[in-house]
Amino acid sequence: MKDLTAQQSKVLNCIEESINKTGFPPTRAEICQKLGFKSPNAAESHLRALEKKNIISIAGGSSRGISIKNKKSSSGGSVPVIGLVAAGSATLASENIEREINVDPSLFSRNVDYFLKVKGLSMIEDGIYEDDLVAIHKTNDFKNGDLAVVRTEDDVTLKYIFKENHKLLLKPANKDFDPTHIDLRNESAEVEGIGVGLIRKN
Amino acid sequence: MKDLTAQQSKVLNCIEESINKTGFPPTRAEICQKLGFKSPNAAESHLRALEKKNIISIAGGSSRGISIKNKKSSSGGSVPVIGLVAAGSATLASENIEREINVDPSLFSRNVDYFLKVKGLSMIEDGIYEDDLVAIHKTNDFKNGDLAVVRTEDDVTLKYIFKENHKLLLKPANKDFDPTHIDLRNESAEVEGIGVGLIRKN
DNA sequence: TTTTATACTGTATAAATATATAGTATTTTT
DNA sequence: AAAAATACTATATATTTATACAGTATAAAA
Repeated sequence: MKDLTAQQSKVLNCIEESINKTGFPPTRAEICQKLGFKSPNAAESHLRALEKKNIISIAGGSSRGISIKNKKSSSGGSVPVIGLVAAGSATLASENIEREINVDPSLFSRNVDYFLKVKGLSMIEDGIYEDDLVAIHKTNDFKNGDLAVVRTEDDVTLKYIFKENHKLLLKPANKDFDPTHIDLRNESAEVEGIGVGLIRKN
Repeated sequence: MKDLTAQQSKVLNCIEESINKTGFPPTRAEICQKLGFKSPNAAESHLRALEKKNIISIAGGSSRGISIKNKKSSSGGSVPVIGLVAAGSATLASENIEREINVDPSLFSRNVDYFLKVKGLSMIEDGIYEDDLVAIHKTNDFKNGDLAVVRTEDDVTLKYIFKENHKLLLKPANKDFDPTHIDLRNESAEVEGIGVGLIRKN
């Protein structure tokens, strides 16, 4: 994220203050008044700059249409949400982070390092649906039957994992999907973490 | 606090939804559009009624100047977990509170007033399992098909709700369970809130 | 029974507001 | 050295929006 200039920070603060104090965002004129500008365009251009830097979004054609993006509200640990996009990706690299959410650490049995946004229906029979956020505890240690985030040579998936000698079985919870068999002598596979919980938004 | 009428609840929900979704309150026209009113004064008078009941405050002379009062705002809201024990119980009465957990208010689309710990398997086909925590937004307003917490004369249940005239249908998501039909002319039933999300611990 | 509250439609308008355009000047980046 | 971003003033205006006024109708409270 690019840095904000001193003036842009002031404008952002002004927006936050307005929302906290009144419950709704300020108008251009109100920003000008608070910061001592004499032209509405002073506020306007700062807002556009903040929008360009992806700090706020501006709803066109509506009054007070300012909203602050990815506003994280203190307290509990902030945990990133990672979208399981397509093959080859999905790490904590910042470009994969969709947002950050605050969770009570005591919510889940183990420490949650990130949330994985589920794509596809491979786990649907066990109540894990598309767009659910699965809480992942980063570890390469697992027990047979654990729900695991596994990185193979060409993919990253969320499946039940079973290991026997040099054979790895990745089992979905959907009879329309076939299990994946991996022979560790020929192919590489790495457990990135195990699922310790789930959050769903309706 | 005085009770809200059905329409007033709808308007209040509409405001909450707008703030959660867009980041700012709705205009009169937007309320009308969402609730199907044809006159801006329909929204206006409901807003004035809500203001009179001290639920919201309206900033005179400013657009979108609606704010919801007593909102336990921002920072890690502590939300109680309620066990759906047996018949007749389940309210926010302290003896029912199992624990409190901190949740990011932005996590769910609507404000979460409490979590309901699920007992039984009646919603299992839609991925709601025993001991899951269903995030409940307190309201008596609902749409057909919403997941609702319904208090009947002798029970409190979590089911899909459908209303047609004086008939209420409470539909589970498990073919081993029968839907409940309630004739509101003979029996009483009250919607306590609707499910807006879910948390599961493995 | 009269008043008050609820629940709207319909019309109108002053005021609030976003937003474009035209400038000027400084700083930063390329 | 040129271009782009920053940081404004100043003016104008179409559109958004709150809000008042005039009705109709029903249900609840005094």
